[in-house]
Amino acid sequence: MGVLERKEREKQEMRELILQTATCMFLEEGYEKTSLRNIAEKIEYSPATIYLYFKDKKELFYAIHERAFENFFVHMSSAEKIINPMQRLRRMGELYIEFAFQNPELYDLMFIMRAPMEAIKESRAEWGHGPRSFELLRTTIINCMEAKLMKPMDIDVAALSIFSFIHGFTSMTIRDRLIMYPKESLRPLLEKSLDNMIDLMKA
Amino acid sequence: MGVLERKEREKQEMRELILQTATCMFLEEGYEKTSLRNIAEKIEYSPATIYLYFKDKKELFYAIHERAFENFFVHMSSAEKIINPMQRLRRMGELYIEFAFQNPELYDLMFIMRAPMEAIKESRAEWGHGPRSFELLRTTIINCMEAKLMKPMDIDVAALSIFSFIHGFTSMTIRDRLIMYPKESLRPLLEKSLDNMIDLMKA
DNA sequence: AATTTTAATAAACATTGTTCATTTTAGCAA
DNA sequence: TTGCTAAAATGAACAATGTTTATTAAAATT
Repeated sequence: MGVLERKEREKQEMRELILQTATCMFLEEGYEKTSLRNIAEKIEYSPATIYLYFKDKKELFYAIHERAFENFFVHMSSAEKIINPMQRLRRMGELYIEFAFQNPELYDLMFIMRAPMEAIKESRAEWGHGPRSFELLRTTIINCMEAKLMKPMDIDVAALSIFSFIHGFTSMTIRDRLIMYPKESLRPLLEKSLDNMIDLMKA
Repeated sequence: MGVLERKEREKQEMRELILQTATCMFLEEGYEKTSLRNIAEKIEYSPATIYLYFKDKKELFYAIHERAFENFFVHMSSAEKIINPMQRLRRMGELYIEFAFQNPELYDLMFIMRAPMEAIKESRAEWGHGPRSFELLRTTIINCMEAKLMKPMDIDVAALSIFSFIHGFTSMTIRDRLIMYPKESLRPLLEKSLDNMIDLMKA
């Protein structure tokens, strides 16, 4: 019964082709310009074919979102080997900033755009990826407190404060809301502010 | 020469009618559903007529954005009467949170959506409103430092830290990225986190 | 009353996401 | 090889979008 297996594999390969093509176009041209027609044209298939592999455009972009979060999680996990939780926290901030500034479009899709979250809502699925990465931060903060390296405070308050701060800065950079500062100064300013914030939280 | 004046006034009134109608529809139905055709239908004019008063859809929404910022600025300015700069800072945070949670769609347009900033870019104008409100925060922080109520640190770092933090939290709430927390818990959590952050910055 | 200037529109264009009836292709049995 | 079935792919259509342009209606001026 090798036929069914091959068919399944081919189905996956086709899905992958669509996904890769859509991702490329999204990174180069943005969400609006990545129309189903343009994707279909590039892979030399009819637009309707895409609907055999993805329910609609939102689900296609949820798939891209999902994959981006997997890479993000791996990226962030590389800090886990750092034993000192305070140093690990700082490193996680650095990794986060790195990811955001190197992949602004993906970051936008992951943390700002509506489309992928609406796809989740419509499919009644739950969003595992966001909370999973957030747990990395939360755990590190617990470790900091346990080691008495961080002032005692509510864990959710501490985690949300740091996360909100970095995301706020990053998203305003991506969405052009910090134009009162020169573009090149933003990342250094973010790093400096992160250092400052972590310092304030030190025991 | 009363004719020209009347014409000018009528022109303004028409502009205002479009603006008001668009604002209402935007608040009730969101950006996508507020199409130029739907606006035109509601005011009983042809879609093309709107183009006699606004260059395109982006400029129309920039006008809404602009007006929202004016209201926002007035709203925030009500804290200026508080003499103690640290108390004023806390009050400004409260006012900000109030505005964001009472007008999530307008907040989205002001601080998240791309359209209005692209309108500015295309018209080679500059964005006065964001920086103007930011100056309120910046000044208050300077006052805090001068009164030695706040730990000495770089002013831009301090201002951007607080602003980024509140915006990060708010925008993730609006764009459904904090679904690991119950919806009703988010605003209290934000207030608590803001208190905590300001406490950390106290001298 | 005739002319000029302004305002408004109808119709068209180029897109978009999405659906569905139809056709093509592939796999299998006689 | 020939027929049959099931799956895959498509062409054409639908409804909606933002936007432009040539044409018509209205108003103001002479």
